[in-house]
Amino acid sequence: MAKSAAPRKNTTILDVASAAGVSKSTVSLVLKGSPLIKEETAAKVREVAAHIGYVYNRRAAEMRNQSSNVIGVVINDLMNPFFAEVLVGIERKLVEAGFITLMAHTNESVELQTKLMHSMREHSAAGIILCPALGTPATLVKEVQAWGLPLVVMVRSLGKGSYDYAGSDNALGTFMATNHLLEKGHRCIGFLGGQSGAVFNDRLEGYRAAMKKHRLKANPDLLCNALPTRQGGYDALQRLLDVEPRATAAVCYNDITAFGALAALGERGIAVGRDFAIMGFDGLLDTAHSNPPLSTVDIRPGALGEAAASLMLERLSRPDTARLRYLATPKLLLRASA
Amino acid sequence: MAKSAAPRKNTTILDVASAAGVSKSTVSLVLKGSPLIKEETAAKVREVAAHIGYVYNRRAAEMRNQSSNVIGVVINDLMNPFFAEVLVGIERKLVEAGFITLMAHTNESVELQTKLMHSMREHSAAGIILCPALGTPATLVKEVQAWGLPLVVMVRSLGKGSYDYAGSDNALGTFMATNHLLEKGHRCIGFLGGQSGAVFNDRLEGYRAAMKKHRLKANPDLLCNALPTRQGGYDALQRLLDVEPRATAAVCYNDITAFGALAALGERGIAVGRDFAIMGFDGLLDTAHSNPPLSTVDIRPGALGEAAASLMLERLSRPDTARLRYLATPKLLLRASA
DNA sequence: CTGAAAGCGCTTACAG
DNA sequence: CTGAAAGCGCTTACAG
Repeated sequence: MAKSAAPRKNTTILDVASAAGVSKSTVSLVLKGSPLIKEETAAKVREVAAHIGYVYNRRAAEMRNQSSNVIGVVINDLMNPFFAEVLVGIERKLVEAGFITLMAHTNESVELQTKLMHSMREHSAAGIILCPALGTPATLVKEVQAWGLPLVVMVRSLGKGSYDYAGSDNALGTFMATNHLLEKGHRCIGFLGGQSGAVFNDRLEGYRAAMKKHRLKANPDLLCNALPTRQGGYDALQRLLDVEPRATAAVCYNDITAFGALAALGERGIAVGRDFAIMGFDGLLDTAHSNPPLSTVDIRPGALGEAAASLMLERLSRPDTARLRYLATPKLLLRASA
Repeated sequence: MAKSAAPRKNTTILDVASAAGVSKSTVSLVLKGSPLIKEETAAKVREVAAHIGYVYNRRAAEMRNQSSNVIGVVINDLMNPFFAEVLVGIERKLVEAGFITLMAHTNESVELQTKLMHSMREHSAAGIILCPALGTPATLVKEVQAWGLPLVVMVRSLGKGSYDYAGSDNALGTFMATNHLLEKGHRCIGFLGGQSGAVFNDRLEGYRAAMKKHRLKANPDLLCNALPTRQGGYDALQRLLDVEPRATAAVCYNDITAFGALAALGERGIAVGRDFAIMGFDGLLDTAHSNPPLSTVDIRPGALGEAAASLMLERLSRPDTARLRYLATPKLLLRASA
C-alpha cells in the first residue's frame, strides 16, 4: 500500500466553491452538468476549478453513489496475440462507454485467478469479463453471480450453467477449414495442437464432422495433441510427419500453433502451400504476414472483444434481462498456406 | 456510470462487529492484522466475516488513508507482441507487490493518451507507467510530475528532462546486430523499418557506427523507412531489393518488422539464412519459431516490464530519491536467419 | 479491548 | 442558487 506523497492537502470541491464564491452544492451540480445551474455560473465554476487545479475524485463520488465505472478484465494468456487482440477490443469499447479497465493476467493459473478476482471485488469493480484459466471449475460462475457482480465469460465456456458469453462457433470453424482442404483433394489431414477443454473438443468435433461428411475415417494417429503454442505446433508437426501414410495437410488448433507448424515445415524444406497445406484458426492480424501467409478461420478477435464488452455494458444497464450470447461466425480467409 | 444492482445493503465492518459481538474498531484492527487484538478474538472475527460474506471495501479504506494501490499502465501498441510481453512483466511484478493494474491502450493517439491519463488521475492511481504514443510532447513529463503522481516512462524516452525510465541500449543493440552481419562477410546491409523518433534514431545510429567501424559508408538507399509493423517490414524489404548493388542482409528496426521481411523474402523464394540474412530486434518469444527462426537482439521484453514496475515501486516507497534508470543490455540471439 | 467521534471527498434531498 | 446535514465504508486517535 503506497501512501501518496502529497505534501499539500488535495484540492476539493470546497476549495472550488470558496474560490468561485458559490456553495459546495453548486459546484457539485456544475460538475455533473445539472441544468439547475445557469450557464454563466457554471462557466465560472469550471474556469475556477481548472485554474486552481481541481481534480474530480471519482472514488469519493462512486462511494457515495454506490456505483463504479471500472470493469475487471481477467485474461488467461496474453502471450497469445489472440488474447491481446481481444483485450484491445474490450478496452476500446469500455473506454468509449466511459469505463476504465482493471486488467489482470492469470497465465492459466486457477489459483492466481481466484486471488485476482477477489482483489477486483475488493476494488469495487462494477463487473468482470473473464477468459477462464484452463481447469477453472464451472462452479466459479455461480460463485461470482452470488457476489452480485455481473460476469461475462469469454472464449472458453464454463459449464452448462446460465451466464453471459462471448465466443465463436468452433465446430463450424474447423469444419469449414477441414472441408476446404478436402475439397482441394487432400485426404490425409492431421489435426495439430490443443488439449482437452471445451474449445478443443468443439474444434476437433468440426474436423471429424468434415471427414465424416466426405466418408473418410479420421486416423487417430493424425491427431497430434500439444500445447496451443508455437512450440506445441512445431512439435506436433514433427510427430505428424512420422505417421504413415503421410499427411499432406493439417488443420491447426489455432493460429500460433499453425505458425509453429510453418516453422517446422520450413526447417524440413517442405514447401507450404505446394507440398503441404496448413490451416490456422483465429484470424490473427499476423496471419497476413507469416511465411507464407496463413490460410485461417477468421473469428475476428478484436470484434469478439468488443462484443464481450458490449454484453457487459448491456448487463450493467439491464441486470435482470435474459442471458446474452455472442457467437462469432467463422469466415475462411484463404492465403498461400492452403 | 453504472449503478450496481445491489438489492440489499452492502455488508460492512459494522455488520461483522455486531455478528461477532465486538466493536467496529476491533474488526478494523483485525482486518489489518494488528497485534493489539489477541489471536483468539481475531480468529473469531475472521470466521464471522467470511461467514456473513463480508467484503473489504478497499476504496473506502484508501480514501480514508489517502492511499492507493492501483497503478495506471498506458500502452501505445498492444498489437505488437513486444508490448504484450512488457505488459505481462509489469502486471506480474505489480501483483506480486500487492498492487493492481489499471490498463489503457492509446493505439498511438496522443489525444486519447491525454484523456486516459486524466481518467487515471481521477481514479486515484498511485502512479503511472507510460509508454508514450508517437508524437507525445516532452512537456508531458513535467505536467504529470506537477500532478504529484509518480511517473515511469518506458521504452521511448521523452526529452532531456529528469524522470524515471526503463528502456534498452538501442544503439548498442543495432551495433551488435550490424557488426555480426559484417563479421559474417556481408558488406551491403539494409536497415528496415521504423520512423523518426528517439528509438529509431538510436537504432539507426548503432547501425551506422558499425558500418563506420568497418570503414564502410552506408548507402542512404539502403535505409528503408516504414511503419514498425509486419506490413512495414514486408514493404521495406521489397524496396530494399530494388536497390543496386543489391543488399545481402538487413538489420530490422524490430522483430515484427523482421517477420514482415521474412514473409516478403519467402514470397520471392529467397532462402533466408543462405541467400539473405535478417537480424531482428527485441527478442520476442515468437522469434524462436518464426520461419526461419529469427536471429535477433534480445532486450528481454518481459524483464523490461518488470524493471519498469520495480522502478515504480521504488519511487512510491522513496519519493524523493534520485531518478532511476534501467537500461537493458542487448544480447545477440543467433538462430537460422543470420 | 470498547465506543464515540472526526474525517477522507463527494452527492443528495431539503428548507430557505 | 445557498447552506446545513446526513451518509457511502473505512481508519485513527483517544478516553475509558
